[in-house]
Amino acid sequence: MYLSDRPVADMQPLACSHPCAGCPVRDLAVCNALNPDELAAFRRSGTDKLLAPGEALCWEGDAAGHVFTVTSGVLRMSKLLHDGRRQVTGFAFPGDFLGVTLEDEHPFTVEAVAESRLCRFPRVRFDAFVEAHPHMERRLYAVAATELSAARDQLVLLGRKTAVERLASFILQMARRTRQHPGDPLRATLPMSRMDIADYLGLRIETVSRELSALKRARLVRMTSIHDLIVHDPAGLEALAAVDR
Amino acid sequence: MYLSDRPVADMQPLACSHPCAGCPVRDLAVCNALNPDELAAFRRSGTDKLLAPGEALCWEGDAAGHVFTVTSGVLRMSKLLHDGRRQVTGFAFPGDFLGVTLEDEHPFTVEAVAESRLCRFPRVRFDAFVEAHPHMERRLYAVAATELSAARDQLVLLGRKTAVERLASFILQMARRTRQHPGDPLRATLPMSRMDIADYLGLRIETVSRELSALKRARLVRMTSIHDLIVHDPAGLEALAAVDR
DNA sequence: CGTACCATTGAACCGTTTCAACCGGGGTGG
DNA sequence: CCACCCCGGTTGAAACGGTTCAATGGTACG
Repeated sequence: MYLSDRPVADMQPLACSHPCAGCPVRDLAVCNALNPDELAAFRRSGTDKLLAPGEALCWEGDAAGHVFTVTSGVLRMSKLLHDGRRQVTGFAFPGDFLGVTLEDEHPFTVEAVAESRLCRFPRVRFDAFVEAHPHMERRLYAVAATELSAARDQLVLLGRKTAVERLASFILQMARRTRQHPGDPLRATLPMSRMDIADYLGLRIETVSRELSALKRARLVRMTSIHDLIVHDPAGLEALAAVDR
Repeated sequence: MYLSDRPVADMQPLACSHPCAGCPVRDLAVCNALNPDELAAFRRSGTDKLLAPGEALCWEGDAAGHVFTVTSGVLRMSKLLHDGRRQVTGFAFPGDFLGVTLEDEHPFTVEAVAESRLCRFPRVRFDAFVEAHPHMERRLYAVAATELSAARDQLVLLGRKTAVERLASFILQMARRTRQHPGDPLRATLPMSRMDIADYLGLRIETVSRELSALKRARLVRMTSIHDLIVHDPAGLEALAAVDR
């Protein structure tokens, strides 16, 4: 689910006193399906939630009493096998919605990668709200369909791509979510640890490190810091990423 | 998406002349969100589609002009990498809906594993119908959420499970979709080829064959034919499948 | 300035793949 | 009618990509 994939918002101006007036992701979030009055009513049922780095929002299997909208930061979603093997199923960025499930349990653990802020809604209130606003339902379906498409791409990555291909794909994916400055070379921010990347790509941390070094050695990318890099050769990286068809 | 996971239908009796009266999957399909009159109106916009084994319904990247409901048979969904590596993203069984996407291109190739029958609807008619029937929208969301949950389980399988674990998980998954006879031992039908299984599990055909032989040798399963097996030790297989948490 | 933690690098190992041979059932044609 | 072939599946042996184990490096923080 990339920023560029999201439908452009049909935003209407909000009065300054409106509780969502200052929301940094108002034009991205599920909420943008609502008009100002609906939004105000909805917002009243939500509360702010701040998470420190590493802090958990919820655990896989917990009662899913709330849904969330990310307003700032980065989070990771993950599932565990009984013996501790972990699969990171995705990362959530500002504007992303957490709560697409029919189950009454959280389908995965959600933890903050960096300090994060969320808008939290009781699920019962949220469901009632969706019930009352059909265009909200449509928006929710759109979120689910977009996530599904991303999940299927990840299936191809995990099932059929080699280590370099996985890493190249990941860097390009992160670049798409990183704010670019016109005229500047392509940049990617990887706010998560190597461990998180490894568990997302179905690799070990050592392999991520090694293949990243290989990309550096091949002058395809250059690290500017541990969490930031420049893509010197986007076309070359794209070729390595082994995109489909 | 398992049979047992699907919400139980709120079925209303249909007149014998109703076009959906004989539909074998009426209680499973997205259509079950509709009342008889709505259903009749909807059905009029759909046509039957019969596929021979191996025949393609659509190709990844094709214009997505239609949506489908499977009424009989089995199909496989798959995505290709440029060099021919294939990932099977799922199998579709009677009652399953094909068409959860926002893109105007088919997100994957769909081919018949065995002779299959589908109910085919022009996407524009379908969308208009959904627009006019909010409970249909909800049903569609439910389908997407269920598929998403299955896809995330498959991410764990592909990212973190070993070959035996993948095969054990797959057999149990197929057993859940196979009609069981009370009192009889657990059975699983694998209607697809070893190649399809391999491409679904992110393995090679030889590995599938070898690990299946290992399960036979360990007396966990017994093949009754190339496409059918008995699970002698469901608990043992479950343990091998390395389910989460 | 020391320590702790994450990341990187190196070397040996191992699970899955690759390559190759073989098996067996179903269909075809001599 | 049966020999042959074709094709999907199985089995074996060697190769390889990624993991595992171990040591080193680097940086943030007390």
